[in-house]
Amino acid sequence: MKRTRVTLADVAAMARVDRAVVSRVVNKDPTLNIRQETRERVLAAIEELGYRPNVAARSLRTSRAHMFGLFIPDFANPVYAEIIKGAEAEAAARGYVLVTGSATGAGLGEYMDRIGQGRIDGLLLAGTGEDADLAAQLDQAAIPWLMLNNRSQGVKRYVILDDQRAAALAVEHLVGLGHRRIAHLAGPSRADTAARRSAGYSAAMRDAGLPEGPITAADYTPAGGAAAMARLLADAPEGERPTAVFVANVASAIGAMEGVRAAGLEIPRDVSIVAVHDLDLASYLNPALTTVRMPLAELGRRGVSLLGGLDPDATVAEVLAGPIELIHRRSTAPPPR
Amino acid sequence: MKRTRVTLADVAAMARVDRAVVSRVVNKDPTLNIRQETRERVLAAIEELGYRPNVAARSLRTSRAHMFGLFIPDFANPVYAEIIKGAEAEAAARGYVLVTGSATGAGLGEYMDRIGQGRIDGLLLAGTGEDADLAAQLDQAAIPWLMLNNRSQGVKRYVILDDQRAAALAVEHLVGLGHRRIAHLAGPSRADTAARRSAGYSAAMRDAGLPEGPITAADYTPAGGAAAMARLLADAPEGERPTAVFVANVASAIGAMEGVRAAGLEIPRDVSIVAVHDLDLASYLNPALTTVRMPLAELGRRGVSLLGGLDPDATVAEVLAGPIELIHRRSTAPPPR
DNA sequence: AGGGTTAGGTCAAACGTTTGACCCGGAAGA
DNA sequence: TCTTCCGGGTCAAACGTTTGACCTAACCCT
Repeated sequence: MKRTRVTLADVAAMARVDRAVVSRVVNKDPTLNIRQETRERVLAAIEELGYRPNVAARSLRTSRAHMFGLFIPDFANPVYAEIIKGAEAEAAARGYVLVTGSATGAGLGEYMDRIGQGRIDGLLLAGTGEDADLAAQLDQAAIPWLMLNNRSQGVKRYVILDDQRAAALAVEHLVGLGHRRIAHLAGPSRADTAARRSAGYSAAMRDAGLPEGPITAADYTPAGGAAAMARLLADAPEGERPTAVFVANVASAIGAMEGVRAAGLEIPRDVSIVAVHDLDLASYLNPALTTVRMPLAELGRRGVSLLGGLDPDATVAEVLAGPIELIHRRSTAPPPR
Repeated sequence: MKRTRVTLADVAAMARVDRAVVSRVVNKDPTLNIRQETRERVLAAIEELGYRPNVAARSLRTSRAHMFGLFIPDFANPVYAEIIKGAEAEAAARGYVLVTGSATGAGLGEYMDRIGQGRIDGLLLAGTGEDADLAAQLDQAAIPWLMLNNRSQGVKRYVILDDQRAAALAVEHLVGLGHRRIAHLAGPSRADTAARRSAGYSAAMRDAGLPEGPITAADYTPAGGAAAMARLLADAPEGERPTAVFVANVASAIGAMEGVRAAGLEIPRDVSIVAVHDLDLASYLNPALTTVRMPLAELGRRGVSLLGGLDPDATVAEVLAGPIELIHRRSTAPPPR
């Protein structure tokens, strides 16, 4: 029943070597010359005492915390769950711990205060960080950071997905089914993803030779989606109601589906719906939702991996290449005649 | 453009005092006697230099990391999102950082290795940790821990919700609507919550003078729920099909609803469904799902708060009192005649 | 005048690692 | 025989805070 922390010194004493040797053994220092027998004595002592390096001391000395931060707007949004998973896996593979914080209740500023100095080696900002002078603050603390799936004006340190192509894929799917009046339920106007998806929508409509249908914005929540869909349907002149809607985000889409039903219409008979981001959940909705799957986990992974070898001053502007795929389910069908 | 880290010594030099003074000012040491004017000089220097305490050095000295860990099975399960929110808020209020890790891809053991020693001051285990000797391992590292909504055999260090009452509430709701054949779609057999909810179901059925309907187990995922519901309906003899199902978890319930539809039945006309745990999402399902709301965020909050002042050897066995409430939506209705 | 108290600080030893510099004995090369 | 080199380690100075102990001048009390 050991209660007192075991330190390098304890291990060194037991193995009858210097602390330095133990340290180098633990860290697998390649410059270390050591007899096999000695190494085994050290390893045995470590095992016997149950030694684990003290992270604080190590960080203090090396000024690396072996920890990355990830800041997201809200844990309840399952889209971020995917990103977290990818980021966590990559961090683990590199021997790092990932600490995920959310904006719920406190801003990034307050969060950074709690994080303090020297606790994390890099910060990933997912879908958040409109704050422009935040960048300055992070730069001053000399901590590398990277925006995920989001760009701030003037800030060149991000990796994003090809939202335009995703939007195009969705629109082309609808066009292929025969739809001509395709509306767009966009994301919140400050969100960069919303802008990119809207741009993709516009381009695809133009390519198809179709006029842009009505466009409404909503935040990325079911409630927002429901309200926006209600507006969209109410505003459409009789006989010109869109036969399909491209929704910028799956969370909105869940609400949007309810909006359609509330208007007394049926999916996909009267209105087809397709949304960006695939979730497990999508196949269990009623009807199952057609989506565009984006490599979200890959985004998290790539973010961590870039952060790993990032110069605090480096510029990163990457569009992550990765499979973007339309998952056809029941919520899209040919338009009514 | 400062690049070099600002330390106590820099602040002390600028304010022309000893580092000790700065330290005590930063930490608001009440035993410190200091002239108002000096204090202001120190604060000004801190502000001017943008000083932030180095967490590693501080932890090393005080052996407190000001960080709590929370370990969950999976970020994708929105039930945990609620718990995380509560825990994070409480941690923030106490000036702590919360680091949340998931079991996806790596077990708790590997996670603890990455965490190392001295990085966290306490660990919350939510819905995970069947591992009995894990407790021993944590105890040896002298780090306080607590199970959330989960009990391991023989382990007396947990806070749980009143799942029995939640189950009873659900069953009573169904009975009140006139149902007599009420089935139970339980959780996975190793999960403690599953056992508690099943017990609640049994007790409530007994109290109502009803025979227990068929019972099937499923894990807490939509896919599992769908499969289990299919079994449940297929196994029921003609004419004795249950008219209502109490589902142990909302994630399973989402799949279960699909299972009902797949069998060619309609909710709630043919089968009523009620599940434990409320989510935003529930009101947007089709039909909207009747649920029992549990104080999940409160559970997270309470967990952190207990962890805060916990003796590593203390025993904790608490059933969190908090509002448990039936949210009646469209998925439950009187049985067919 | 001498002792005690207080306000307002200063001093320095930890905390547990890491890491460049150094050391020593023996073998090999000149 | 002398130098060099190498294997196999040892030494000790940081890293940035915290905190108990200590110091000094000024003031008060008797």
